Amino acid sequence: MKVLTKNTDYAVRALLVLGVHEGEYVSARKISEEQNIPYQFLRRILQELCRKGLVTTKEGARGGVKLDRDPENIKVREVIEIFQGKVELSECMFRKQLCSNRASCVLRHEIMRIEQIVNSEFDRITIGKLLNDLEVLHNGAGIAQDIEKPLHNEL
Amino acid sequence: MKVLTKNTDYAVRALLVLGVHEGEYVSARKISEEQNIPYQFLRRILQELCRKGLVTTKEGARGGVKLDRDPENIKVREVIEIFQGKVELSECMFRKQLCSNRASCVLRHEIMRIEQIVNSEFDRITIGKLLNDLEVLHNGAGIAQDIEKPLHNEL
DNA sequence: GGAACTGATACTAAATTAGTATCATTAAAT
DNA sequence: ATTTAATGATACTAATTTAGTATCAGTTCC
Repeated sequence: MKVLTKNTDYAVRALLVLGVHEGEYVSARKISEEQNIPYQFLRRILQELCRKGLVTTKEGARGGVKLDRDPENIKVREVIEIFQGKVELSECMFRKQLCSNRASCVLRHEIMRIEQIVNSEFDRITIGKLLNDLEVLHNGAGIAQDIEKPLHNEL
Repeated sequence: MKVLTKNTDYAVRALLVLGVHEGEYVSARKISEEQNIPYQFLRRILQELCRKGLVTTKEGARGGVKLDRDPENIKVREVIEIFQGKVELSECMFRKQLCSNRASCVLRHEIMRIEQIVNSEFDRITIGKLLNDLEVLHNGAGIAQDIEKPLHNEL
């Protein structure tokens, strides 16, 4: 059972690249090469992120894609919902009649509980938080910060 | 995003029916009708549950399927894994090279954390627990238990 | 004008999911 | 012994989702 699709995976990774280069326009080509994401596939993902207002784009040479929101404010849950819809462990119980039988009912009750846990966890993970994790990875957790590296130029 | 498939849903519901009639053989036909599960689909599910040792079967007239384990000991997680494989929120990171890039790495770290939460939750839900929930539904939670009903004859 | 971009959209292939169908075998009831 | 009610095994189909490819038009910078 695989829950997160490539769409979501690639989208988050693209957003991380954009977060590292915050304020600059980065081309789909560059992100594609850096992250090994199929170019045309990534293009469509970025267009969708643009329509949803997470990023802005600039056409033409030297154009590209730029973050349009505070990374701290972009929840992974939102990205998942853009590409995969709401996280529902079981089928949407509201489209069908509620509790058509007791067996489904008790099962669904438990499942919805887990669903809420998952959703609140995906709410807690933001692009900003992941960027921070990346920095810790770079610097080594808890290690003195005086190592000079051009931190924000690569993932 | 839908996580639990019909296979799993039907399997759990079938196990609940068997739990209610513990000790007896119940035919696929009966379960199918009671739970509105497509007959042939259910047949295949029950055969799989038999192969995995959760139930035993008896061929011929008056035959059917019977629980072969203590309901308290059948975790929903086990059922999920039979029909959908292990719960993995992202692609199996062990088949591919580990942390091929840092962006996937930090994301996967978080995802695996959530994965563990989900797994432990699905471990906590057993068929026995669900059967208990069913009884509470029947009796009304917290209500005096002196209402006489043939509790174990229907879901 | 040409190179480097995005916008929009159509197309394909593979995998998964849900469901159907068939035939053989077993066992109880009559 | 025959009929009936059940499982065993397995093949097939259809719809949907997922992943990826391809094309052409328009925009901007040099």
